Amino acid sequence: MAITSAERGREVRQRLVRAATELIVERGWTGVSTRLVAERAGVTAGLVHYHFASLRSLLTDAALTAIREAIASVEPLLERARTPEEVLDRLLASLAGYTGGDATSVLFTETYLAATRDIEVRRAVADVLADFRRPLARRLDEHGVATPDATAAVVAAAVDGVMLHRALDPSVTAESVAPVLRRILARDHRNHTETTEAREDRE
Amino acid sequence: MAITSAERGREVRQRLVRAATELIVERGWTGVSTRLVAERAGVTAGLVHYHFASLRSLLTDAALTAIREAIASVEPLLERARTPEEVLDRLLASLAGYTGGDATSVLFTETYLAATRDIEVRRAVADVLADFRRPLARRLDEHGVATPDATAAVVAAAVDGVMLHRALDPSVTAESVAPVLRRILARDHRNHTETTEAREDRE
DNA sequence: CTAGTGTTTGGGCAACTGCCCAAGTTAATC
DNA sequence: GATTAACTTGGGCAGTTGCCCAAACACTAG
Repeated sequence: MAITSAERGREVRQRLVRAATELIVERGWTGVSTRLVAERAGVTAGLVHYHFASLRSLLTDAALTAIREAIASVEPLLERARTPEEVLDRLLASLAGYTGGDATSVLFTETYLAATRDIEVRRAVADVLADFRRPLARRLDEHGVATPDATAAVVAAAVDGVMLHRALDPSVTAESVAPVLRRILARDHRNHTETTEAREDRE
Repeated sequence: MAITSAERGREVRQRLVRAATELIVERGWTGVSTRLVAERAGVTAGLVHYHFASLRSLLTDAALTAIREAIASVEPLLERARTPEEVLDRLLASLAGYTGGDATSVLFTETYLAATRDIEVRRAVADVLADFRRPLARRLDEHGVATPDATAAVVAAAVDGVMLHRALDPSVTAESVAPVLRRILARDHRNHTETTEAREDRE
């Protein structure tokens, strides 16, 4: 009966990951220490190195888990959108909760920066980002948006940039930004390069 | 003759600031220590607290000095641009040297994140950012770009976002991004409602 | 019961942290 | 020369850092 030690161990591991995520946001990637994480998780400091090979691997695990979760929670919303505009609106709407100084925004940025200094993190983040952009680009292409790959890249970058700037200036809201970003999705009706020639989208 | 001690002191102070700037980029804001900065600057550790009240004030001073310099070096270029498109092109061109993983890009992002946790830094960065956006918005307004303030905010945010993403994906180049971001500058000939239908742009 | 497996504890090590300070240097002023 | 002010040194303090490990614990299988 009761819980096995293995189960309790798994739970402790989760608590460590969650605590690490919180602390990355609060103190910054390099400001997190093993003892801090252990205290937040309510366990003794020695346990950190039982469940994780190093502090670095704990932080990497925690950050990427959180990022994948955040993206996974947005993706189904995007799937249900019909037009690229709707995709963007939903993306920005889901961003409305992210004030820039919130946990998710800061975690993303912290992880991007960590990626600058850690090849392993960089590879993992690049993968996640590519997975996010791929379906977005496909959708843009289907609806005749010019240069869909570059546009998807800019949309992703702009959303992250807005997230960043909101921390410094709360007047940068989703409402004020949305109509501007929508212009990015302009169809091109003449030839411009080799892009798919966008009919329209009534459906 | 020779140099006075005051002059040498000023030079040491500068070396400390420069060393701090480099180390923020290399190790992250919270990863910089007094002894590290002193070693990089080629002085003894005790000197840090002679020239600066605290490590925090050294980092703040260093980061904001570097940011103001970076922006100041771009602004004259923008002044000479005639159309908003030209402004954007020049902005992106100057960004070409910033590969995302370069010193300037990382320093900007590190400082944004530090601003998240330090009110003093936040205030200073917000000021610098506002100073950058103000003339940009005015220029956009003069050329009939819709919602100039919001557009300037998005342009600034997007540029920073692109800078961030380039660190993870070098294929996000200024060339691929420029034509997409240009769409943001679409003129609006009617009153603004929803999607701009992009008349044309003969200028 | 014993053995075995997985988890947890608490203490320890050597290195590092921000900050301080008495004593020293140097050049300008009297 | 003596005094002054600015700058510099090197050592020290108390606290923190990542990581390690012997011992204790909990629970299962034989």
